[in-house]
Amino acid sequence: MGRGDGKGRVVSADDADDTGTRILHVDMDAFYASVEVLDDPSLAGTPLIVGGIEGRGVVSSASYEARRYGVRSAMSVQVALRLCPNAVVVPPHFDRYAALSRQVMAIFHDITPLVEPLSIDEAFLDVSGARRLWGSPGQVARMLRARVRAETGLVCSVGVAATKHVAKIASTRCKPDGLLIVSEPDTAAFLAALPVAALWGVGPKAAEALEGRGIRRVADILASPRHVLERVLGPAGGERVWQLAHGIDPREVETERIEKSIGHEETFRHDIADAGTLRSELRRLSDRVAARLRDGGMQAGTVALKLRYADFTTLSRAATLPEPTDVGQRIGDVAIGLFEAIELAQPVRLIGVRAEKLRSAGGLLALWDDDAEWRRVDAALDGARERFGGGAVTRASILGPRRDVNALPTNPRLPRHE
DNA sequence: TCTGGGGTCCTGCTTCTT
DNA sequence: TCTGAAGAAGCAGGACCC
Repeated sequence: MGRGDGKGRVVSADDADDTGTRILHVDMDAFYASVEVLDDPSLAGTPLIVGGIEGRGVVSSASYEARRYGVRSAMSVQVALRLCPNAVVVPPHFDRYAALSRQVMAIFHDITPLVEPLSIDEAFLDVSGARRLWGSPGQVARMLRARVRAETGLVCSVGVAATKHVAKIASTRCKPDGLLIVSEPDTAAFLAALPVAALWGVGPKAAEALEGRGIRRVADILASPRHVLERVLGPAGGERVWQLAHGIDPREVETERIEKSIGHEETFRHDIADAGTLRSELRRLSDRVAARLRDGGMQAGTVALKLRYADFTTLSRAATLPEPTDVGQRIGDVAIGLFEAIELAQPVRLIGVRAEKLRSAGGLLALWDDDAEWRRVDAALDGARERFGGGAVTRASILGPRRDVNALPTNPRLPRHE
């Protein structure tokens, strides 16, 4: 498995056993901060914070020099500077990060087509088919780390395991600039020693609830009856945590991702009480959402409003549209209608608009009047029900946001209701 | 101490439909 | 036509992730 390096991280030896592994989780180290150093080498070695430089900004990324002072992502920049007064703060340059992200992802795709980007700076890779070309998963991981460093000047950490969940934990444990391989036979021992908060989906609240029942480590979960977990975390959360603690994670690396919502929100530099100003903001945000919908060839079935008061109380309101739309004026009308129905109790610090229940602009709805198209869809539907079993497969689950019924997904995501 | 912006998923409650 | 039950759908809020 791995051994401690004296700095709190765990890394694998060169001859580490990678039996039974096939998933890599690659995570760029302090990505935004590292890109800033790449572009301005004079920043190397200094405590660096990437984040909003004025007002209510938070830390998007911090160099490891800044982290030594307790600076963490999502912390307000003001607090971060109190912890580390000599830190250099730079505003984020998202276009630059996106460009380097594309470069890194291209390296991944050069190794395997089975790449699932999780965010701008991390991805899962399934390298089971790359063995003949590149070697075992451990060898692929070493080669990948070397290539990323040589071709971009950036450093990444890689977790190698039999499942996505364990690979993800492994990459976290070996940061920065590390490689940790958890072979299938070692997985149970690796998981058992971890704190419950290391499990995916266990955040501060869930961890506190579990610890309140004396469940502090994954080993404690293994010793707990499933109904106890379900009582603490709810049926879905309890089941998920039980499975993850037992090393069960059947999720495959998915190369195609279907967006479920598109939204924009804005926190104001100063809280706003004037309804007219807030309505103008809603118009502006709605136009941005609509533009993104049109770019993606999508329409919104539901419009949701988010509003946060000065004291951080957050409200949400949503309305289903009689007809889906990608028109900013229409989305804005609905958002403002939802806003007007709220009696403002305090000045507002944040307002946002989100388009939900997305569907293809030229897809599902355009087919309504076309019997021939529907017959093709229904033929595909019958086939899919045979392949996946049960009646939960629907026209919508087959079509999704796409029109091409011949391009049936091999593993359609089924909607919760229908 | 002060808490961004982009998302996903889950739960509990209410309303609608059959 | 009315009514109650059950399931589906809609909605609000919260936790979580990067």
